[in-house]
Amino acid sequence: MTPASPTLSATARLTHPERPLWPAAAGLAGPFTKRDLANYLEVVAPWLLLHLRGRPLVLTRYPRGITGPSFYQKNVPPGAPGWLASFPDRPVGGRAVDYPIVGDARGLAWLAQQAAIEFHPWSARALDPERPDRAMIDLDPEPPAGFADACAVARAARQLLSLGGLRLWCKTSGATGVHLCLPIRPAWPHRDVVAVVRALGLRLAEWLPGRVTLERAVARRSGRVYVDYLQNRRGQTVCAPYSPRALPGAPVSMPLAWEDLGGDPPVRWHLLSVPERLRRRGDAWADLAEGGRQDLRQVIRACAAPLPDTP
DNA sequence: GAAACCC
DNA sequence: GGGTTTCAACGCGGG
DNA sequence: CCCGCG
Ligand SMILES: [Mn+2]
Ligand SMILES: [Mn+2]
Repeated sequence: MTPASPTLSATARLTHPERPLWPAAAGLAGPFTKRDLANYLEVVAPWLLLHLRGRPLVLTRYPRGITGPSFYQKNVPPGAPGWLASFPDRPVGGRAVDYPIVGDARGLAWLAQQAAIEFHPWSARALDPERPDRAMIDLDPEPPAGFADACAVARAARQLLSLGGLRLWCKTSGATGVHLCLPIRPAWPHRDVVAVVRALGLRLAEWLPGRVTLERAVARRSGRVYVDYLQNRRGQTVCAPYSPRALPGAPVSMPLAWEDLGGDPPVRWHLLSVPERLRRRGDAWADLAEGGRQDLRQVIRACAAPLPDTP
């Protein structure tokens, strides 16, 4: 047998392409196979890679599909291709980790082969790892609060931050929550971002009494929307824009224009529908880079401003 | 999914 | 050779 | 101090 052609990069091979990663689920899109995942990643690559490139990456992998065993992966696994970039992190007093960094379509193909389903990039770049260039505001509704409540809190956050002249971008988490992105000048350490997002959460709780909580303990959240400000700590992450989720129906964390947030349930955005939407309407976060590099301190100003009428 | 580990 | 294990883990809020 | 949490 002749050896594989070196022009067909061995790393692009996809084994078990028909393996169902998302089994059929009643009333939802799918089933979706490993090949579906690879195809999806190939199509959304130009937009997804914008948020992976240069950032340490944490993966969640499901080699036998979302109903099978799973694991997080921080380190570049042994046997990974030599061209894969990485970020060696040796935090003082912590265990050393060598995070993968995916920056091109060939990296995405490798992720599909690895059955890596969820992509969790750092909010800081590897070249400036101590200073995040975005604050992520993770809104987790605690039942009976749901997606609509998270959207309402998201819009309130947008209005509040506008008092400081700040622009905010939104996406579905893919589950029932919402993720907000505040691009900032990378000038403050992670702990400052935590403190500022906490202050924002406290102000939201003031503005929307009984609808917002900062309580860590689930039992004490009592049907409110949890502002998970601690997700901004060093090494903590939320899933990337356009990352698939390991949930029935293969939902995707979907960036949306503010006018569209809440117009559809989160499962509306999945492995098949997102590429079509991107082709027709483009990327709702296309202007994030140009609106970026905002001043984190303006959040404090916004929170000190008089509260508008309750939205 | 793939390697390291163990008998 | 083949079955099994590993693949993150800590800082912190709050009682 | 211990537990829960992500
Ligand atoms: Mn969330
Ligand atoms: Mn969360």
